[in-house]
Amino acid sequence: MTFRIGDLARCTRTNPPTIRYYEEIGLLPPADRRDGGQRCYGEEDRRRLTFIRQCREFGFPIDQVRSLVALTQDSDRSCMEARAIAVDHLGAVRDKIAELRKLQSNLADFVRRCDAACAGGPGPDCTILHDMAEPVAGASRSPEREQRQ
Amino acid sequence: MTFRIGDLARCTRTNPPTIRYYEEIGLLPPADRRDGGQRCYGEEDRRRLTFIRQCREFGFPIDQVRSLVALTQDSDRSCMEARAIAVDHLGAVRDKIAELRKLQSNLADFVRRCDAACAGGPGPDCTILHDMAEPVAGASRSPEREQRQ
DNA sequence: CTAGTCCTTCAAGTGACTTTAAGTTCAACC
DNA sequence: GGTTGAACTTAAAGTCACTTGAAGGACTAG
Repeated sequence: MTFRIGDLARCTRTNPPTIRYYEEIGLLPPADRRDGGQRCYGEEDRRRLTFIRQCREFGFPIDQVRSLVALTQDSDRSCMEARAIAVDHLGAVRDKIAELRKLQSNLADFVRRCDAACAGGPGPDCTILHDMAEPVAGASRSPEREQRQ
Repeated sequence: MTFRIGDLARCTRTNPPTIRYYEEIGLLPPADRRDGGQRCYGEEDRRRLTFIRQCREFGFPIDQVRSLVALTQDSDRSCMEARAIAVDHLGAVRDKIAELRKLQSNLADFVRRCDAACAGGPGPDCTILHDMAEPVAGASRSPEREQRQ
């Protein structure tokens, strides 16, 4: 009928401390307690936490999850507002992917240059790490002045 | 000749507190001080911090940056070991990209379903948020415990 | 000398939890 | 009834890589 925090954790793929944390920050309502003081949960709690975990797997930050949870309480307004939050987040995800792709190619380039410089064995001629200590264009310490040692 | 923390911050695109933080955790050596106690830096510091920032922009965590900085001190071993660290990190970046792509398509799907359900205006029939509170396959609360990551 | 900017240290805050410590409750077995 | 041992309780601290804030000292231009 009702179940304990460990059961709820298992069926929502959460950990008990996370559930207590969600309660602490008000993402979950204060749980009912048994005689001994242990938390007990029901179907409604399971549904709510499942929803929250889905949102988190979507990468929504806690504050946006809070908004989304609030929207589930108000079915008239929910769909379009949830859509807006999702579209917003989708943009952020796309940006992050673009950023990581650039990073990926920079790293691959680094590895290629290592291969070219050292050709399969350690070589004291490798200057790649050295190059990385050179200043990047656009950073200077006094306005309109650029100096190189 | 020598410059102050704000100058160093500008020419490495860092903030002064970040530089002090790096010093505190030992990523930068203790800075020289002027008579009044203010930190002052030279070319070697600029080079080292530039290198560190490049590593950070590559997404290396501080601990790996520490290793990479150490490698720059030992040019015989540096290239292949740095390569190994980079290859390792490259794998992590690729994994992250794959994960985000899946997320992207899930979010796009959510938005599409919103559009299909509500057709341009708010509708009380929207059940998408509701669906997200349904349990996912593979999660149960009974003692059929399975491997957790 | 004064105003304003930069610097100093130390402490706390951020996000989203995880980990640890020390103690309590529960369910099962004998 | 007694004894395990797992699961629970709270509170506090740790994680990562910084950022922000408070309170005060140093430096520079006019």
